[in-house]
Amino acid sequence: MSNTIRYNGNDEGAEQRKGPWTLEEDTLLTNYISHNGEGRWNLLAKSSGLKRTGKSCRLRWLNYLKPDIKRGNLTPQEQLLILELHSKWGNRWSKIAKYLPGRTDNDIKNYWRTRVQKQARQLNIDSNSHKFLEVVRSFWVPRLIHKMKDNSNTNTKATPPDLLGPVLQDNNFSPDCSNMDFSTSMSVDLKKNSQFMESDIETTCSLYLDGSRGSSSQCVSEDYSSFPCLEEEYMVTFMGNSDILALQDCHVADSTYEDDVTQDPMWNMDDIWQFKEYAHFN
DNA sequence: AACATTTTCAACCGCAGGAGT
DNA sequence: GACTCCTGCGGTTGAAAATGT
Repeated sequence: MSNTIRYNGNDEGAEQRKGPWTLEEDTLLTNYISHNGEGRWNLLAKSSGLKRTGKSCRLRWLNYLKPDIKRGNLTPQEQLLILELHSKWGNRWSKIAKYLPGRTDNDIKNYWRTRVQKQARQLNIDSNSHKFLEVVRSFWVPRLIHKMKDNSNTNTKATPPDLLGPVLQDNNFSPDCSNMDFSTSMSVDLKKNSQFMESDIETTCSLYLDGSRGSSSQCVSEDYSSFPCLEEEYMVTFMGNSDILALQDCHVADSTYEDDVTQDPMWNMDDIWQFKEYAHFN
């Protein structure tokens, strides 16, 4: 990515800057938007004095400068949401981003490419395949739920639980998560905080934060079929920003994640070995 | 410490669709 | 309907940072 100034033939012969934005450009753009509002990007580009295209200004604002942009690693909750929504909608990044306040479509796209697809490559599975979805819902989702549980417990307990231990040591383990117990007080809080808006049924996003034994744990609703492992009674439905914010209120301190959980690779080599075994027999 | 390799993520590009003429 | 312009989306790139040897 060079910081050179290159001629852009689309813009009346004016020299257009490309590459990384400078502090001065950021200030100029922020000041302009604070006085004139966002939108009409081509006009903005011309009137603000920036030697950038309207598209470039829009991207810089929406992906970086906008005040409510969240920085730092994605929390386990956000990762769960991405996995769930991607299983429903595929690479509809902007649509997915609407359910993660403060995260941009670029953030989510980058997460998917650098983390999720990397894991798929390591497993030799196509990240868009049914098999990968199966692996995600059988291993990754429970693991994230454990991490959420773990983090909710670290406030009171010093000893972290063995993340995959209960799963891998269970001789009766089956690929769905119906034999795992993920009940947490967090799920109750989330359930309490969640709301359901029927008007937005098409974009319903559900997360399952609690599991229990028995056949009744299979979620029967077609709309919630992506991760059919957890009991409907405890299903948490996130609808719109208020619910996502409610979810975020349930976090333990973010600094805990930053220092600990999200820095870890999602799967270590032992896990990958287990997943490969699983993939082999399915 | 020096170099090589890998990962991250900001920014670019092309395309599609909508609005206006 | 045809054309232009603008906006937004998803795919891709590559410099910088992080990590490994």
